[in-house]
Amino acid sequence: MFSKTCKYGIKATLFIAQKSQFDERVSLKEIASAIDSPVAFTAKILQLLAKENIISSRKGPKGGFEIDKVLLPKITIKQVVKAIDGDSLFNGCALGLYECNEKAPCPMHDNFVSIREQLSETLASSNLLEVAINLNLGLTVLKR
Amino acid sequence: MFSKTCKYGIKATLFIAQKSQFDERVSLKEIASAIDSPVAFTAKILQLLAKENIISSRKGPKGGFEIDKVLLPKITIKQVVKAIDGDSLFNGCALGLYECNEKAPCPMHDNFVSIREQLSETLASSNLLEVAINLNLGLTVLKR
DNA sequence: TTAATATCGGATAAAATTATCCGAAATATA
DNA sequence: TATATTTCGGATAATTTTATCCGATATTAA
Ligand code: SF4
Ligand code: SF4
Repeated sequence: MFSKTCKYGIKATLFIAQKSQFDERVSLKEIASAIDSPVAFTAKILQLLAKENIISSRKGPKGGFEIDKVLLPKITIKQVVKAIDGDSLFNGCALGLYECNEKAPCPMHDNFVSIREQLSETLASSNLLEVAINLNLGLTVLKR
Repeated sequence: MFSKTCKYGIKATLFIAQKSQFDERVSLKEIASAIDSPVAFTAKILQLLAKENIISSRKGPKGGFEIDKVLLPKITIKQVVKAIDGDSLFNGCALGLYECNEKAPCPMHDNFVSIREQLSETLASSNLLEVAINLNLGLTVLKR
C-alpha cells in the first residue's frame, strides 16, 4: 500500500508530533532510534518533509525537528503520504489497465472507486494531533 | 497498491481468460503484445501462474497458455494477486507500526480494517469470466 | 571568535524489483 | 524419426528503491 519510505515518514512525523505537543524538539538520532529506522535514510526523508513544510528543522546545538503546535491538528496523514509517495495510489486503474470504458466499466470499478475514496477520506480526516494522542497510550508501537 | 509484476499478471490472466472463453490457446508472444509487456518477463510471470494452477501451459507447436473454460467462473482476481504479491496487502498495520494496542487503536484503525475487507471482498468476488466478458466491450484497455 | 553540535546536500553503495538472454526440454507434425 | 515450435529454468543485467558516507553549512554557547 505505502512504500517503506512513506511508512518511515509517517512514523517519524507521528513521533515528532508526539514530542511537539509538549514543545519538545527532537534530533535525527532520537527519531531514528524511536522508530527503528536507518539514521541517514531517515535524514533524507525528514529533509523532504521539511521542504514540504510538514515539519520544521533547525541546525546546530539544540537543533532538531519539530512541528508548530498550532499546526498539529491541521496537518493530515494524507499530506505526509502525498509528500512521499505522491498520489499514484489514488489515480489510474487499480489493475493497471488503460483507457477504460467509463460507460461500461469492469465489475470491480465502482468498488475500487469507493475503496479509494474511503482511503483518501480516512487519511485526509486524520490529523497529527489526534493520531499522536492516541498513540501516547502505547508508545512502543513505533518501534519493532 | 499492486506491484508492476502483479498488474502484468492480472492483465495476462484476463487476456488468456478472454481467449479461453472460445477455447483459444494463446502464445507468450501474443500475450505480451496484447498487454504491452516485456516478453521474457511475462514468461516468468506466466510460469508462476501455471505453477499455481491458475493457468495451464503447453509446450511445442500449437502450444501456449489457456484456462480450463469450466474454471473461468471459479478463479478470482484475488487468487492472482495472492499468487504474485502474496497477502502482505491484507496483513499488518497499514502505517507500518508495531504491536498496536487492540484495545486502544489509532483513529484510523477501524477504517483501515474496513477498507481492506472491502478490497479483499472485491477481489475475491470477481471471477475471470465475469471480468473478461465486460472487458470484451473495449479490448484496447489491456494495451497502452 | 572559537569550538562543538546538528541538519543539509551531494556522491556512492547495497538490496530489491523489473527485465533480458539463452540453452534445455517437451510437443506437434511432416 | 527429424525438425520446427514453444514453454521451462537458470544465469545475468538494468532499473528503482532503500541505505550509507562525508564534507558543507548553520547555530549555539563558551
Ligand atoms: S473499469 Fe475496471 S479495469 Fe477499467 S479502470 Fe475501472 S477498475 Fe480498471
Ligand atoms: S491502530 Fe492504527 S497504528 Fe495501530 S495497527 Fe491499527 S492502523 Fe495501525
